[in-house]
Amino acid sequence: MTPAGQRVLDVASRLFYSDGINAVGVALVAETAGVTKKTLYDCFGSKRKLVVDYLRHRHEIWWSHLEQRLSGAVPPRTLTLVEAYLTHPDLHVNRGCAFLNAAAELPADHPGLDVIREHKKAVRTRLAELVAEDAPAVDSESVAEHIFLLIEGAIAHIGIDDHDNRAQQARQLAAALLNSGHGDR
Amino acid sequence: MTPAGQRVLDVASRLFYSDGINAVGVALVAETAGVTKKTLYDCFGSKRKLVVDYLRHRHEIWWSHLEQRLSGAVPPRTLTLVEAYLTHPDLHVNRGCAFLNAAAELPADHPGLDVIREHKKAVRTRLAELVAEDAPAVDSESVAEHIFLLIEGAIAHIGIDDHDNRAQQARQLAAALLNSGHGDR
DNA sequence: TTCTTAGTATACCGACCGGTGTGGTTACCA
DNA sequence: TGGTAACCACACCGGTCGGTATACTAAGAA
Repeated sequence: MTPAGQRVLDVASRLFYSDGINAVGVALVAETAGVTKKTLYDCFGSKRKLVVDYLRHRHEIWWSHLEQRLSGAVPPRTLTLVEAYLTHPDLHVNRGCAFLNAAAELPADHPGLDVIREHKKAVRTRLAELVAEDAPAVDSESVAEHIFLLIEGAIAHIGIDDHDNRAQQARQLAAALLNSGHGDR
Repeated sequence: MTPAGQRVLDVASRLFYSDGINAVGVALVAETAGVTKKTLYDCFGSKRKLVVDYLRHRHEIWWSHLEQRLSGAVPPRTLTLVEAYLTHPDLHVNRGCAFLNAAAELPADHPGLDVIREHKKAVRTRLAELVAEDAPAVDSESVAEHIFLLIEGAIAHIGIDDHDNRAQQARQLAAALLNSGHGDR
């Protein structure tokens, strides 16, 4: 990827997340990135593909951040994932989940929806692995799905509700689930 | 409200929910409702206000449906709310939560955001009342917040994930929480 | 030295955006 | 009978949408 293309992707990531995909035009993205529309279209071809690349880029950034935190974490690493999911250095914050937001405004045939589904599936899978590590005796699959609903509910309300302790609340509930010895089934 | 205005609001509710607010223009709403743009603007004044009325309308429809189901329900009525939240006759379905979706694409200064916050606050309050009814011995406030996260997580994934048993999963988890005798704190 | 790559600047395209204005047609109501 | 409210049809506004075309420049590689 060329330097101009990288700048476009960075700017698009920021603007699409903060203002919404449909509300941000390609002209604004190009201008903010200090690039002509011609260059933007030479690099990405269409806005749809730029959106797909935005979602992929966002996933890769967060995923590498997650694995980095996990590699130096002590058990229960499930809570490390919960923390990484709900707080991130200048990513994933103040406007909730970029993937849920995108899913809310993309048309049904948009290829970005596949990226969103893959992202959520990857999170669920990784979460299930970590729960199996931390609580092997219990029905870890059920607990993982329980925690997944908790963190999705929490992240969906970042930027909507006033009280921002929902992240910590989800973390505490997840911790209690890991220690409860059963899955609340 | 005049018949034409009612038709506009009904059509707008359907289109805004299914295709997204920013993706649906006023011309399409007017045309689908069999109404001229002039009439639409005589009734609502601006698209912003139409959006606000859409959200209010949606809240009122769902709320009256909820109270109707609650009035004829046997304990635990908490589960009645969970069911009403995640399944509704031709409302609230197949595209997740209209309020979360709207929050994802509205600009920060849009008056509709206040309607969204009030809706979610009302749900939380009503849920807390019902949990206090069903499980008075436990820390009902904490359990209510726990269940709230569960149903928000479940509704946020309607229309995204393939497996649609998430609603039933959230219901079962909520039932287990009510019976667990503690709040998993 | 020539050819390619990665850019720049700018103008343009048809279509659609939210919103307004004019004028005419019903129907009901005082 | 006159007025008013609730519509219709239609034309128009400035602005923005995603996307394209033309022409030019600087740098690096063959």
